[in-house]
Amino acid sequence: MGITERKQKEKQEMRQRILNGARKVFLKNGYQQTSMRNIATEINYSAGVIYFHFKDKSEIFQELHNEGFILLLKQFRVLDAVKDPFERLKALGMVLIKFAQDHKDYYNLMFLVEEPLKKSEENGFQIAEEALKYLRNLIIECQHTGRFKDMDTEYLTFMILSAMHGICALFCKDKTTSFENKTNEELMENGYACFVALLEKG
Amino acid sequence: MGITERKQKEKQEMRQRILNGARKVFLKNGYQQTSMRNIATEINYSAGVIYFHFKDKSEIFQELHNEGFILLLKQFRVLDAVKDPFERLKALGMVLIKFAQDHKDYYNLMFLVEEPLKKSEENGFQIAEEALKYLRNLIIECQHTGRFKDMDTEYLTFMILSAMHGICALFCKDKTTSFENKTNEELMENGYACFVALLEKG
DNA sequence: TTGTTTTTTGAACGGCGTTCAATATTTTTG
DNA sequence: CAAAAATATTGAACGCCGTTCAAAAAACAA
Repeated sequence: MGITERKQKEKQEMRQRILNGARKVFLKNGYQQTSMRNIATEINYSAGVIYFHFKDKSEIFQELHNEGFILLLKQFRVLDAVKDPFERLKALGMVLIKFAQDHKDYYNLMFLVEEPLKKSEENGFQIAEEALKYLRNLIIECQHTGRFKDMDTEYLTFMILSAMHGICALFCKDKTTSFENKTNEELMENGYACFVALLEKG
Repeated sequence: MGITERKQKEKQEMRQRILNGARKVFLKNGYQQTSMRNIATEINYSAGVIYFHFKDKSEIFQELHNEGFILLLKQFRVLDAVKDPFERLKALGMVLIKFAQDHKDYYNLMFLVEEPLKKSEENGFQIAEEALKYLRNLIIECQHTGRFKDMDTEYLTFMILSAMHGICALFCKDKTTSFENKTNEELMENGYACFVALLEKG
């Protein structure tokens, strides 16, 4: 039955159309300043129709949150080319920082919006989980080569994530203005280099 | 002229009354979910009157942001009792973490709300600046004792702040659920201990 | 008391997320 | 083909929001 098949494809296309509009407006104006009416206007539909394709604004958020993690994971996997795990770990931090710089609003959506993101919404949550798993496995690999030998993996992972995230979070919420004779890029990259230097001694 | 004096005091009292209501609702429901009408209801006034005493919602935010930093700074200054600067630095991280745990919503207000907080609003901004200065001076002191000798103070400060902030930010936005066989306290405190261990080797 | 100033109210404006009856469109059936 | 059923879209409405402002109330000055 090719008809229901096409029907589903069309529905999927509409979903995508809404998502495209939403992404555009979300990433330009941020999550809170984007209204359903804005999104609808962007794609030349009435606001109501969105609710035929999505439960609510938060479901759209979930999808974009999801997209963001897929994008991030893709950039992580580029690192598979780097053979030495510690080098890979160091590079991962830079990838995250670059990601925050290039996709500030994705980063906000993914890490800095207080949003239900119920674990029941298994889908998006598991992808986020996968990104974390990538980091954790990397750290375990490092430990197998003798680095951070005596440290608890879980706490170490949390700490390293925190350090990287802290850099990005300060940047994404514009809390870097007090270091003003440096550009954000200098601050983030050299600040991170500083952290890496610590890791190297550890 | 005692009359205008009392008048000013009364006006100040009303301002405080609004601030008290706002603090209560803000810290219970968070910044975004608090409406001017909520605040007004809390103190049994009409919503409009708030605009006689404050320019807008953001000005109330600024005041509370301010309060938060004063509270944090007070807790920082307790550390003056600790003589060794590196010990003081280590303790400062714990103070910040405890602050985030005990005053999660203040922490959100202070560090995780995307809000103008124009530098033109000198008042609140300078107090935030002062907290940062406290950290920076502490690090400089550490460097005088020979620690972190060869590192750039500015980047080092940013890095240390980022690491501490990252821990708190993940906690305050409920992004710790993926480390779930640990409590938030365990995670934050042992994660931080992990970071301190690194600092000690550096 | 009367007039003036300060404070408070409550209605209103435009915008928000969301719902839903009515409508338009597409698909299925006879 | 036409009619019926299913699907997709609209636009008005609801009850919120931050904010403004004319009018009312309260406090003060004369």
